Amino acid sequence: MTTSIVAREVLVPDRVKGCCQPVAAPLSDARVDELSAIYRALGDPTRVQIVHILAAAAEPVCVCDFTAAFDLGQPTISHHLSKLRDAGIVTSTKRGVWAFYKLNAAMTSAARDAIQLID
Amino acid sequence: MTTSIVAREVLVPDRVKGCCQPVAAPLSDARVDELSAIYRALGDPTRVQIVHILAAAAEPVCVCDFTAAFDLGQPTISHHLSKLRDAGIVTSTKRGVWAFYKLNAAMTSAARDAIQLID
DNA sequence: TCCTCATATCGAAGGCTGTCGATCGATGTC
DNA sequence: GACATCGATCGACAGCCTTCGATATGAGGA
Repeated sequence: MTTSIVAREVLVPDRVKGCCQPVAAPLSDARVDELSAIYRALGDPTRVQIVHILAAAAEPVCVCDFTAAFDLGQPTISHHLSKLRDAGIVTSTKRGVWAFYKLNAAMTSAARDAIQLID
Repeated sequence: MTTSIVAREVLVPDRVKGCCQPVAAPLSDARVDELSAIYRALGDPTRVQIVHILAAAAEPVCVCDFTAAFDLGQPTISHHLSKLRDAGIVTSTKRGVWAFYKLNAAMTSAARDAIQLID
């Protein structure tokens, strides 16, 4: 998962071979992992659609609405929701037998920016 | 790849079971596929780092700089670059023996927005 | 012409992902 | 207390993804 960049002196080889340029300092492993994890969580059509529905909803959405909206089995919907929850993009609460999901109000700013393309 | 949403009358079941809410109309399959493809292209730490380097570079970057910067084999770097190229995020040109990559000036606005989190 | 070097492509191995059917735990209803 | 329902979890399977070593391609130099 981490990126394992080699040491700085190799990174900027001072045009040793006539073609190479200095290159920007890499992002920190933590930042790169944070960003790629957010992108990966959104890299599935069903999850993009789920985020779209949640972004448009005034209130938390019941899981049963998702299972009705998609042509997928209930365990698959549950799987996608838990991926989004693991990525910190949504949160869930239980009311009686039902589980309701909404966008995480405490989302990282990176996640908030990332989902803003989804109208 | 496409999302296969069921018909609208199932999508808005009018609180049949006492828990369900109307839900936003789904995004079009084309839009969902476009967005999830962009996210998927960025859902890997190495590719995030590559985009970061390209975003910071004043000029196109030689492939040899990437193979020097990452602790990965040359075919693997080539693979990541071609994924970014397939997603329309980067373009490549050859000068002599070397290949140079830069951010695609004609990127879709969705792609441009998506990579803007990568400082 | 032959060799070297940079890059792309191929084929394979291993791990991760999306999907399903079956099951389980919890909650509400009769 | 028995039963039904919702949602999470488990186990399995197929497909994709990342990575590698080996090889092909193609340009420059001796």
